[in-house]
Amino acid sequence: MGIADTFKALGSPVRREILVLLRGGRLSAGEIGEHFSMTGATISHHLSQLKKADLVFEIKEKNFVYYELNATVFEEVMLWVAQFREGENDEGK
Amino acid sequence: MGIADTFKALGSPVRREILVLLRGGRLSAGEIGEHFSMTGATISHHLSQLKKADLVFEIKEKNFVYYELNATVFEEVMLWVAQFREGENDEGK
DNA sequence: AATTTATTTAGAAAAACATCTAAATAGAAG
DNA sequence: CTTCTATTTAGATGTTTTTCTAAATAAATT
Repeated sequence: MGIADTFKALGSPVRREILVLLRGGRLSAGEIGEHFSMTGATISHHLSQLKKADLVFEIKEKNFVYYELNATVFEEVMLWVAQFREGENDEGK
Repeated sequence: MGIADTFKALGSPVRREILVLLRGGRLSAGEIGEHFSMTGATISHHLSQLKKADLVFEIKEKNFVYYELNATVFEEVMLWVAQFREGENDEGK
């Protein structure tokens, strides 16, 4: 949790690509892994960081674990970034 | 350059704090360093990563080097993040 | 020209991270 | 209740990152 974990999670190209995959809807850990040439263990590790950052949540179903985007945290990131846009100042923070 | 460098740069709490400091206007490397308990060499290294990511630019003046926010790249980050917001889909990308 | 002030570069050490293999867990199916 | 499938956890290893100290550069001042 916290913007620090969020930005740390977003710092990895692999994790950003996982998020892009999830734009198309929920995927199981295995399905996500198919898109990368890494072991399932490594993917699992990346997923746990995305989860810790609240960028995704998981739903356990049968013996699968499905991952889904958590849209709400992206709003937080947007707000953080917005403070640096041209014409922004202290007001409204 | 590129979104990868940008997110990598934003992944560090120190570098994010530097950006926040620069919201108040340009600062020299030394002035930035005063806000942290790190050597000037370390700060210089962080500044060079922010520069590489185009999040800041530098202006050399006298024997000082001033750093300033580069607002344009934050727009790029906003766009990247926006694709994950609720109600976003492929259209418009 | 020598010295001081501001910053960067180089190189080294320590900490954090990514990735792997192997073992553990958990549920499904035989 | 054993075996198979999906995923995670643990521990090891290599790579990247952070940070430091010391040396280098560069402009300003004496």
